[in-house]
Amino acid sequence: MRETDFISGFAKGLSVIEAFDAANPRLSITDISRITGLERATARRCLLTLAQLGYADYDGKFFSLSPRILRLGHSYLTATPLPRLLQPFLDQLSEKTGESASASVLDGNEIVYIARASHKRVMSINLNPGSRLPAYCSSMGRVLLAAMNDGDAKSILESSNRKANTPNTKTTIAELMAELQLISEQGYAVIDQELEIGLCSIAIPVRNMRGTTIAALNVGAQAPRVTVDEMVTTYLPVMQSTRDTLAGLLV
Amino acid sequence: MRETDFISGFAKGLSVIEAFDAANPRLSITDISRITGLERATARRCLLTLAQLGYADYDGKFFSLSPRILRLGHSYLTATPLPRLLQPFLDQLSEKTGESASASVLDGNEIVYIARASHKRVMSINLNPGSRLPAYCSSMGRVLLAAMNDGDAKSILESSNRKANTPNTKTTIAELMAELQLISEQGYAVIDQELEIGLCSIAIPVRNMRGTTIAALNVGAQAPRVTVDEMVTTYLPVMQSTRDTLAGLLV
DNA sequence: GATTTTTGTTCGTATATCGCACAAAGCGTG
DNA sequence: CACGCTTTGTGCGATATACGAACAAAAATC
Repeated sequence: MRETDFISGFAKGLSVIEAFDAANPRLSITDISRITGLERATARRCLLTLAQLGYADYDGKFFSLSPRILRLGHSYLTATPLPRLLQPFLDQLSEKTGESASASVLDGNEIVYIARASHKRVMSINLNPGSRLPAYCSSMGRVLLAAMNDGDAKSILESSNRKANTPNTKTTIAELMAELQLISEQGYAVIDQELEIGLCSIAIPVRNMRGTTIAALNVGAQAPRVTVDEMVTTYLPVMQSTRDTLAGLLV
Repeated sequence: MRETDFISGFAKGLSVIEAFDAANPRLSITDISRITGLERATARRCLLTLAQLGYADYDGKFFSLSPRILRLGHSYLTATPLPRLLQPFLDQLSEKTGESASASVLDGNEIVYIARASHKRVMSINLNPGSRLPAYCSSMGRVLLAAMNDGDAKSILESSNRKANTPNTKTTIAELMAELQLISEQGYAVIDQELEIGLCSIAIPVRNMRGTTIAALNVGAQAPRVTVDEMVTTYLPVMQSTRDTLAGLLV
């Protein structure tokens, strides 16, 4: 690819969109400039462009994203066959287990939820397609990492901010690599309150016909109500049968 | 705003992202050029930029969006206080009514779901934050249109592709404007299988402290199981009480 | 209320992007 | 395998954009 095949104005604009988050819902031109590292003049031009296109609102002082931004993410969810294919299976799975069922893929060192059937809220945070969690401490993240070669998995773990969310959280590379090895052998991952106290989950890989892992699916449950052993004995078989039904549909 | 305050490269890039949808999950350079109306060379540069940034995958022939795209839409959901504020109330509402509860805002002639507590699937399509429905034939859309002045509402209706999804669907401007008037007077909107056979829903406006309607919230139910009258007598009071609890939290 | 600091806007210029035209590479078809 | 036909890649002049600094306008501080 040549130098001129990259539109830096586009890249800068995208970084401006990503500058908005929970901590910074309303941003001034200077704020954006600080966060993105763009010149104030450039940041302003990006923001005015977003506002003009209806992707952002501007009250003369602060910019905020408008719901039209959701079109962009939604393009992915509707354009990608996998989320739409998985959804009905997750609905079934959630029904059979009485718990929330989700599917996700990897993006960098995070997992991204691409489909979900939520049964009842068990987590403090609300999860939706598009939501992200660190891969190192989530059941689906571990399944997806375990499917990679050791070198790649290790470098993702190293690039992660491996903080101990709970006393249970595994944080060292050694612990995590051993865990990935185990997951790879047994074919599933179990998280026992490593992300949040009270939250357990179990995940398995979803493979296409060539055997490549293309996603993970999981079931989450409340810790005091369900033990890790119960998850393996009761949920795992249902999940595996769901996956087997799926398997034929995947390219 | 001056001419030079608009970055056309950015705008073009965004239109490229939106070119992907369910019918076109994988697109070549020429496809994109056709859909967006951009020059092939420009379309190519946009796509290569997306690929280079990790927002798209490229197999040498076709481009497809990558899950990283979801970051963009998610920026809105996490950065905007309203969705996060509404979510727990929708959870409660869904629990109390035993049905799915949602909140949405208007974007052009569509409503955009910004939060949702789904109970069990009643619709053929799966709804999530970011999902869109035409405003003219959805309960929340009608509530949001009824909150606008007549001229604006009318022009949105006129710009809509008002197709009859079912025999019940109101499609003429006259019918719809009369319906908006009624909704405005009674303070709620009821849809009886106008979007999909078997689907009923009821919606009310959510207003901020200045009295401006900033969103709509609704409860959906299955038609044979629940009648329109039952929705008004049983769900409406619960919804109104949810909204009243909310009201104090809205700026 | 003056001064300092911060923020927003404008402007000329260096530079990167655009769109066109052309070249190259696939892709079926006969 | 040569032939159109379609799609993709590239070079170049014209044009639009980004940069940095300077200027203007608010806030903030004293």
